[in-house]
Amino acid sequence: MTPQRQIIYETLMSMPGHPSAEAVYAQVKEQLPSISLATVYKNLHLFIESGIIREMSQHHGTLRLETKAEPHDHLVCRTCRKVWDIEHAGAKLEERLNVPDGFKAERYAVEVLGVCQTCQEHERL
Amino acid sequence: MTPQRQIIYETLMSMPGHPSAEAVYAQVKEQLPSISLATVYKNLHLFIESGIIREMSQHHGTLRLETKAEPHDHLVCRTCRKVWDIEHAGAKLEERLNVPDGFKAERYAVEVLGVCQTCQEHERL
DNA sequence: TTTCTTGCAAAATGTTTGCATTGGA
DNA sequence: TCCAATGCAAACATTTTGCAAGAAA
Repeated sequence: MTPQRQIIYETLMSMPGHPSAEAVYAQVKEQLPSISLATVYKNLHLFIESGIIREMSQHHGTLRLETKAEPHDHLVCRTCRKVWDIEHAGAKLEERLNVPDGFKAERYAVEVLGVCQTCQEHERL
Repeated sequence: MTPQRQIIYETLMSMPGHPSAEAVYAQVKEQLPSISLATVYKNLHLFIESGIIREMSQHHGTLRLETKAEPHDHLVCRTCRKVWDIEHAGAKLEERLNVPDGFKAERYAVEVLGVCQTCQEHERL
């Protein structure tokens, strides 16, 4: 546990919402002006691998398109990043949601994050 | 409607799952070897703007981190791309889901895609 | 010493832009 | 003719990598 790692961790955890790597870097730089962006990235990946934080978007890095028109839910494998469409849990779902006034909701989808069968088998090896 | 656009559209719609721009390009190139990647991107953006397809991930392009440990749902504005955490719709949600055998589900979150109040106000202008 | 981490710079990836050219309405 | 769309190449943004130097065990 280096001082850099410590500060990156504390800074990250103090940030509300869903910060980007660049945002963490900027914030850390205030305390540690000599920090490098590569170090921030390396540590963020460590934190993700260790499970103390997660990635909000499983597909940053590439544009992924959704061509299916009907509402449906998603199964996302956190290992291989593949996505499967599953039948929508249903319209009653929407009633349960705590959507605040002012937000114009248009689509709902449940994201189920986990590990697919293939990746589970590989993990065992 | 150019031949390129037509073929990009047809190819895209024939692709199962959640294709990337690169995948669409590769597929289109089989029919239209002279197609350029830029043309594919430009057309995909047109399709997205017109509403006939959607982006699966609102945050490709940047790593976004999730530091909150408790399960919660997300409000995502398709205009400004901001994300708000809302209280989780609840554990009963999980029972309703059509998760197939073999997939090891770990986390569930409802993504509510729409337009936030601020962006709605700007749209009106 | 040995190992792990840092910081820099270069490379890699994915996407966008500018612009000259082209092909239809 | 005219305008929008194409294809190329360069620019851009984000992330990753290789590596030499430094710090900790």
